[in-house]
Parts: sequence; C-alpha cells; structure tokens
Amino acid sequence: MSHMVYGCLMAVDRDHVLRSAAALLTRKSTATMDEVAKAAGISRATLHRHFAGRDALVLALEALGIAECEAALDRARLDEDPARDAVRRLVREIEPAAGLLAFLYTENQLFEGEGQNEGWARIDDRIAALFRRGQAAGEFRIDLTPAWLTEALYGLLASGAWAVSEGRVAGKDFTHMIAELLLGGAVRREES
Amino acid sequence: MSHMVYGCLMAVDRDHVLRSAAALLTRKSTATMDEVAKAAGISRATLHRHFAGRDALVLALEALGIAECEAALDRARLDEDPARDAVRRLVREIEPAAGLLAFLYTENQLFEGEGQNEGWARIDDRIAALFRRGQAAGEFRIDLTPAWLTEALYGLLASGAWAVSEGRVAGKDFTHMIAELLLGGAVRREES
DNA sequence: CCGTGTTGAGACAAAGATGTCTCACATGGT
DNA sequence: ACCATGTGAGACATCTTTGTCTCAACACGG
Repeated sequence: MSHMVYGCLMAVDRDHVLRSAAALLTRKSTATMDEVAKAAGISRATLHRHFAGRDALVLALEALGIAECEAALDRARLDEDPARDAVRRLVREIEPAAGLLAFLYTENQLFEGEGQNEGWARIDDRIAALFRRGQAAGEFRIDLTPAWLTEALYGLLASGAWAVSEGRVAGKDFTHMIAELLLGGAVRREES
Repeated sequence: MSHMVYGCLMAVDRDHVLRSAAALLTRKSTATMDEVAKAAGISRATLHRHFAGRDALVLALEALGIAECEAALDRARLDEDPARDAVRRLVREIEPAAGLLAFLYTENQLFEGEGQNEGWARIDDRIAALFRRGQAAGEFRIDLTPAWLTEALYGLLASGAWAVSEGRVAGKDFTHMIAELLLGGAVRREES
C-alpha cells in the first residue's frame, strides 16, 4: 500500500509549500501563482495539484494563520497573572507568525461583505478577554477598549513585521518594541 | 480663450475624482479603474483623461497623501513643548488622512525594490525628530527608537482607520485611542 | 442657432493571470 | 527490467483588467 507513504510525503510537501507561500506573500501580497510555485521550488502544475486555485491557497494560509495564532495563544498562558506578563508572552509567541498575520490582516480588508472565518472571532475574543481581565484587575486603564487594544496589537504586529523585513528596525527588538509600546507607551514613567 | 476656464474646471474635477478614489481604495485596495470611475460618478473614459492609467492614479494619490501629511505636520506645530501634546495634535490633524495613509502604507509594501517617493522620507524624518526631541527632553523613554515609534504610529493609524470603517471601534474615539495608546500604553499609571 | 469642447457608452486589441490539459521524464518499488 | 506515480514543462482557452479609440449626445458661449 503506497497510499500511506504518498499521503505522508504530500502532507510534508504541502506544509513546505504553504510556508514558502506565506513567506513570499508576506513580502509581496500580489505574487502570482507562478511566483508562489517558484518560491516553493515546484512547478505551477504541482502547485495546482496541492491547491485547487489561488482562493484555495489563501484559504489554506488563513487556516494556517489561525492555527498558529491559537497555538501561540495556548503557549502564552493568557490566564496567568499578571496580565502584562501574559501580553509579553503573547507577543513573543506570536512573533514567528507576524508576517503571515500581516498578510492575512490586510487581505481581510478585501473581504468587506463576505463573512470571514469564525476562527478570527475566537482569537479576537481570547485576546480581548486578556485585556478585559487586565482592566478588571485594575492593571490596565479602562479608557482604551479591549476591542481597540486587540486591533492595535494586530496593527503593531503588522507594522513591526514590515519594518523588520525592510530593515527599518532590528529583528531582535521586535518583541520588546511591540510589547513595551503596547503596554507602556512612549511616555517615560517614574515607577517601573 | 476658454482654456483657463476649462483648466479650472478640470482641476476641481480632478480633485474630486482623487478624493473619491482615495475613499474607495481605502476600503477596497484592489478596485478596478471601472469601479474607481463609477465611485467618482464619471465614466472610465473620462477617468483616463484625468489620469493616464492606474499607475498615474496611484502616483497622484501618493502625492495627495504626502501633501495632506505635510499639511497636518505643519498644523500640528511639532516644535512646541511638550512633545506629548505635539503628538496628540499630530494624531488629531492627521486623522482625516488616515484612510488614505493606510492604503498607501500597504501599497508601498509592494514597491519592494523600487525607490519610493522622497516625500515619505521627509515626513518620516519630521515625525522621528519629534520623538527624538521628546527623548532628549526626558519626556519619552529611550528604549523605543524614534524609527520604531514612527512606524508604530503608521500601523496604529492604519488599524484605527480599518477598525473604524468596519465599525469595530467608534469613529469619535479615533484620536484619543491612537494618541493615548501611543503615548501611555495599556498599563494604568499612577501619575497623570 | 451654431460651433467648440467635453462627456459617456461602447468596441477593440493587448497583456497578464488563471485553470486545465497533455506528454515526456525521473524515481522508487516489485 | 517493468510499471506506477508524481513531477516539470509547456500548450491552450478563458477571464479580467487595462489602455486606446470612435462616435453620438450634451452643454455652453458667441
């Protein structure tokens, strides 16, 4: 029975193709199927054997992004005190997926009317819940809504990923820059 | 000589078309020339009479964005103390252009290699100088680089514009949300 | 009323991307 | 050596967008 073997190899290849596509589309969101194929080191025909079309590819990338996000949320242990440390863990864990997130974040601006994957709603809720918990504990200010803080996190992840990929900021500072700006802002404060 | 008259009318029309295009492309960055024309209430032929092609339109939008940005920078009086108030003024003044900025910001991710308009470099410098001034005055923390704070401002403007256009946050909170997050962050602080 | 000049509608070809197909080739197991 | 399966290269039709063109309709000043 070679089906199992082939199935396994296909899965590996599929994952590799998916990650190549993510890396490319992060930099050039309008890349053609031909460019995606070349970036993955395969032909356009083989790319079409893995993903029926561009839509299917983007859908698969969205599923990958959601999966990586939820895995990062799990690893970040958002329920443990204090909330600001949970935010720092979250940014650290989600960093590897920031580029993909940036692509999907802007891509989603196009889906205007069409309903978007419910996975995002679940992720939004979990992140917003973290901010809400921090507010309830008196740790976070209450004039910035959890929804906005969640949105701002996405925006900062996206601009951070772009800034790093274009060399405007150092990659090693990514986590610190985003987490500390989101938590403490630009203004210097007396207490640590 | 009707040339003067027609020239004047053309200019008005051109500006109107430009702003319609900005409003549309802010929401749907892949809109076709046909959609842009319809949004402006003119035919595709007339759109082509104003702008040679899509590239020319985007170039014109970029010039408009740069002009509005610089005008906002001027109105914000970035040199006046204290720096945090200058940041608040900046966000308030730049808000009307946030949608256009978001479009151009993501659009520029595609211009990878090609050199981008030097107008952006000038704007980047002016904003970074504001943050640098705040740091020199001991007002802003020094572990967040001016370049990153500038980038973060763009990211927050973009995510703010999208969040408002999709109803995830209230439009009237736009300025406060962005400025206060950028300045003070999410963590509650004792001193005002 | 008559030109001048602009507009809108549509036809048209060119270019680019997509999806499908065929065929030759390589690889790996039997 | 043989066969099966996946792959790459390329041909092909189709679709969308673009850019250019023509022509009739319209407005407006003389």
